[in-house]
Amino acid sequence: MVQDILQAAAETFARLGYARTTTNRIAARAGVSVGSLYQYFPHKDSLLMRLLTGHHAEVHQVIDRALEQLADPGIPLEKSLRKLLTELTALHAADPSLTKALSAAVLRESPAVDELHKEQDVEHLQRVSTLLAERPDVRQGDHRAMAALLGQTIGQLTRWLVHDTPAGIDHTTLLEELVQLLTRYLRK
Amino acid sequence: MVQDILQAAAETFARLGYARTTTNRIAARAGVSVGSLYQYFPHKDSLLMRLLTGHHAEVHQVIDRALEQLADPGIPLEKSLRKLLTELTALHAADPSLTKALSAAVLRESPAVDELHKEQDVEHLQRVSTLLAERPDVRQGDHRAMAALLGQTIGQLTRWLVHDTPAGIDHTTLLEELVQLLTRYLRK
Amino acid sequence: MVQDILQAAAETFARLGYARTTTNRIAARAGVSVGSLYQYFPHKDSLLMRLLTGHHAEVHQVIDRALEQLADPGIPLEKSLRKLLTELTALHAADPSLTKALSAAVLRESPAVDELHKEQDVEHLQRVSTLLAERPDVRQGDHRAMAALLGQTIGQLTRWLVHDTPAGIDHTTLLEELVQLLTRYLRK
Amino acid sequence: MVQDILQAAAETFARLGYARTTTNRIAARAGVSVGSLYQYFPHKDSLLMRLLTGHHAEVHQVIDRALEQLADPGIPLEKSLRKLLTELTALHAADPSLTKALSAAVLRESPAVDELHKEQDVEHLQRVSTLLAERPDVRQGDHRAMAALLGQTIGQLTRWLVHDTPAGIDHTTLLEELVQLLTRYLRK
DNA sequence: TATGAATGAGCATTCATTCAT
DNA sequence: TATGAATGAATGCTCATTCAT
Repeated sequence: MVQDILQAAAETFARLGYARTTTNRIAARAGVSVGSLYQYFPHKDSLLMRLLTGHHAEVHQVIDRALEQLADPGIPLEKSLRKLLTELTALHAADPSLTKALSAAVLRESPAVDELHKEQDVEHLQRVSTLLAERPDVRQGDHRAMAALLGQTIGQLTRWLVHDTPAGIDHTTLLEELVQLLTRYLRK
Repeated sequence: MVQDILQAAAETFARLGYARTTTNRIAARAGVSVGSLYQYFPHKDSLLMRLLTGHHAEVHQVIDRALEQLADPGIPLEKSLRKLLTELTALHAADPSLTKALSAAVLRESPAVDELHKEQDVEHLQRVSTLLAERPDVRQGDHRAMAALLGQTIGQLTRWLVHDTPAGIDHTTLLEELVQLLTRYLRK
Repeated sequence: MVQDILQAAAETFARLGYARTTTNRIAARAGVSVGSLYQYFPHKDSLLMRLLTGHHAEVHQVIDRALEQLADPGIPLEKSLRKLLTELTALHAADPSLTKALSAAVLRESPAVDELHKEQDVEHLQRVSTLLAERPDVRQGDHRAMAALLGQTIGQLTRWLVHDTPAGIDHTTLLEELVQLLTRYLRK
Repeated sequence: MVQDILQAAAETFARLGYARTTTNRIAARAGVSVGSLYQYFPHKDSLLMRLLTGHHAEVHQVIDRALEQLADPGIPLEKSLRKLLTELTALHAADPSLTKALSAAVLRESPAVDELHKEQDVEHLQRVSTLLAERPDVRQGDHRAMAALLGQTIGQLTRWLVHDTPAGIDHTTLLEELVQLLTRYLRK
């Protein structure tokens, strides 16, 4: 039942945005009563947080694997980045309503969700920063800044790629361009 | 008074998001009565639209100037991009609550504002695309895709730069990194 | 200016009803500012009352003339009644929006207007009652009750005749039927 | 609960008129919360419509029975009319606030309720018209006009009889006078 | 454990009325 | 005297949340 509710929540948040989504509507779509929804989720907000937590876990798994690969200087930068981006967009595309629901637009409507990111992001920043410093084919510079920019670019443009691509532009082309953007940015 | 109201609206939207902002609160912060607010703005929505329209005009002015410069092959790509990004971030920084209020997060909560962008963006895409094709120092490729990616990157990362920069990273450094990201992406 | 305002008020009350009519709208239609309206009329209500008072004066003039005629046993009952009804409907038809505005529907929405009628009606009741008793061609009975019923019938059906006549029924015929209704009711 | 709400609505509409009645007040008087009111009635308007529909059904039952009796020439006109009027006033008197709430004054304030009447009335008009034509003791004439006048008189004066009877006049006397009014109008 | 009727604080919006100019 | 911008109390309606069954 928890899964049904979460799925219904994701779909409805994605379609209507957080504010216009009512808990009654979510419950109805999930085929349960509001009462049951509140048995498992204390707030409307908690639905979003649970969705987010789950998604984060998946994303971080993908990223962690990518970071391992990036740590190996034998594997070309471009190849690792392409793999990361491919897996990330695949993840988003797998459950579009979920990722749409978790888009910045929806998230920022809900209070206190913002913080969740920060911690993990700070840790990541450090790891990526060191990693860049250690790769011989990555150019010199303020690696913390580079890591931060890298992270943002990947996060934001990946979402854009899956959800808001302008009409008439090929998806694969765009993905490849994104690979180029990042590779050219990092390499010497 | 209209200006007071708009300023109050921007600040409140920025702080609480569209949904949690009430028209009464805006009026109170502006030091006027709700009635007065409704004398000048027919809907809560219209406040956002007015804010958006004004901001859009400024942004487009900056962009148009940048595009002119980019059309001149005598001026180095890097220099033009740096100027564009500097001006754009300056614009955002000039009235932070305004730009925060107009962040995607806030905008997407309000119906029917989304569309406003689309038209102009399509036109821009075409212009930038041609421009890239004509610059000798820009590499070959699907210029439409490149233009689209370029636009998104500038838009999203500029906002991030001004509003969500992680603690401990120098602003100017980050701006320069962004210049590098774009220049390296475009040039041969 | 007072006349313009009253005319505008009558038209608007007639069209929208009392509740949906705003003082601003009345002022606009009269081509003056709300401020001016409030210079001459202390309340929204007072517009209705002034309209009512004026109309009442006219109605009572007609009725008083009719009562004089009715007091003369030489003039046939039917003739007097026909004259009264003709003049009354003419009065209503002369300024339809005025009488529509003063229809029970509109009046009862406004507080404290109801009372105005009562006094005069009580006086009338007495006069008509005596009059009926003195006419030889009027049948015996509780003349007060008859007078009351007579007054109501005339008042309500006259308004109906002018404003809500069902489609496909001739006006003149209906007026004549009303004459019959009353004549047959009163005469021996 | 629906019944409590309807009763409270009737009483409040009757006392204050439609416009000055608030849904919160109705809910309070019914001893429920506004939310509950809106669970069963989508609009303020729907309360009036539900009240009206129910009342209409009762009235039409009474009228239909009366029309059956009127169709039988063996039963004296006067007797049938007296029965109809007695039952009709009894109906109104049974729940005075209901009928007061449904008086023209209240109804016309609410949009879109007016139309409900019209249809049925047109049908009735036809039935009564034929009926009058077929009764040997009814005088000749434009029977459609007579039926229309008859209907109006009964409707309006019945309401008046129950709700606005002037002080000092006996109810029963007035009812009997009304019977006379109608009988004398119709018969040869 | 599941239900869904009931709750009521809260919101966008209107409009009679005032008052500085 | 005329204006109309400003006021703010009041209204219809929504929706997150509770709790008796």
